Amino acid sequence: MRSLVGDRAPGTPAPSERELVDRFGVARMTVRQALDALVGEGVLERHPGRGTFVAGPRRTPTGVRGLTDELALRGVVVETRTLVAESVPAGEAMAGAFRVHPEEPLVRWVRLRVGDGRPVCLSETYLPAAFAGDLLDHLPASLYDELAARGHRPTWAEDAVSAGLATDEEATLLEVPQGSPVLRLTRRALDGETVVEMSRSVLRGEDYTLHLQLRD
Amino acid sequence: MRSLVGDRAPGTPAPSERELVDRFGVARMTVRQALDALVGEGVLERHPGRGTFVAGPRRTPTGVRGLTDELALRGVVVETRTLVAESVPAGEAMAGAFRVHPEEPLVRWVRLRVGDGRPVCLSETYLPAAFAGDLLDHLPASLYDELAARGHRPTWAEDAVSAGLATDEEATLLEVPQGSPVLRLTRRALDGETVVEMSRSVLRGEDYTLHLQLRD
DNA sequence: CAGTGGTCTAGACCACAGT
DNA sequence: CTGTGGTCTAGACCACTGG
Repeated sequence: MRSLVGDRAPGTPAPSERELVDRFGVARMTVRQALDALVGEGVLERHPGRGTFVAGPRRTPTGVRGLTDELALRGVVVETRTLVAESVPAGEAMAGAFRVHPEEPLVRWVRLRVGDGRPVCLSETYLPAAFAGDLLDHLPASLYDELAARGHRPTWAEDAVSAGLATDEEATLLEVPQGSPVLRLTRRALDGETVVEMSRSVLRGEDYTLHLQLRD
Repeated sequence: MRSLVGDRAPGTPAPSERELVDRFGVARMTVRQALDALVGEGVLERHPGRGTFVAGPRRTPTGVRGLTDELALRGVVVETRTLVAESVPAGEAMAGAFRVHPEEPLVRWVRLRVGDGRPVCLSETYLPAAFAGDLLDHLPASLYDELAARGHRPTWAEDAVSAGLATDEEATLLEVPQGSPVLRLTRRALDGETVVEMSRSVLRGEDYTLHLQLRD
């Protein structure tokens, strides 16, 4: 069915509902349901009294992506330097966030992301050992891809963004002068009701820009 | 129809489809379409083989809101001090953004937002004079409410966020020490295909946190 | 005007939950 | 097993669009 609109130019009319009824020998309600799905996906647009047409490219709001994917989208090749990768007890704060016991182990992963040869982001990520324990054995290039592969792709994230000044350590790692402005980003990422990631990131403030698309 | 689920607790079962058929004397397809709409709105959840239930509160991604609304959501009372409100020629850059002639007039509105008595944000907003020209006569408390009232509620926005250091002028207006970290936010807001707002904002970086909810 | 999508009827069979 | 939602048929009338 999807083949009927495969890569056609936006505005191209789709076959009418009654024509599809004849062509496939099904009821019109069935055709409508199939078309409804495509309309829901933004593939088609209905125009009452005129017809159904191939929709233009849809604007999609910023989704839940890791920095690696985010930068890759902009054509930046990202290299990751792992500074720390260990298993640590959750502790009070993280235990609350992950809703586990404070003694429960978490994976802690401190990374420096380098884009096009320059340090861009310093991040500290916590993951539940329950499904990320063996991550320490072979660290993935993209955390979000790896989570997805394990059936825990984050579908929801809450970010808090503020500006600050680089500490001495941050300045050294990010290779910026002390006191340079940085973006501080803390994230809580969920898959359904389970928290799959908590992270704190520090980004070069003047060079890196966070791009957001918002709908409605 | 919506009355059937009016403010019931999440998890409460809705009447079965066949029961609604009897009660309203309509076909089941009709009932399903009505229920489909409510499911689409996130009011109901279907559970095949079990029934249809009142859905829990839905997580909604960050939408297109002005700073006034944004802060109001967090209980901060915002006062706006207008520094400049004038009509100016678009100029090259803005003409491109708004897709108008460089000589076309735009409304330029420079505001200082004060939340709970402290300056929070300095913003420079450009609007098409076509539907915002008379805005200069009586400036609204909430720009987005006013745009909505004029049938130009922004449904799409693209933000770029970065960190920087306050210039002398910014520091003075925001009442922070010179060289303080600030969040710089530039926004392009659209209603459909028409650009309704371009703005540049500077926010106190250490005190103000941008909160984002991302889906999928 | 003829053709379109929007909506509706009154049935039907299926896969799946819970008992 | 019964009841649920998921899907389907083969018609029907409406409001709207374009020529």
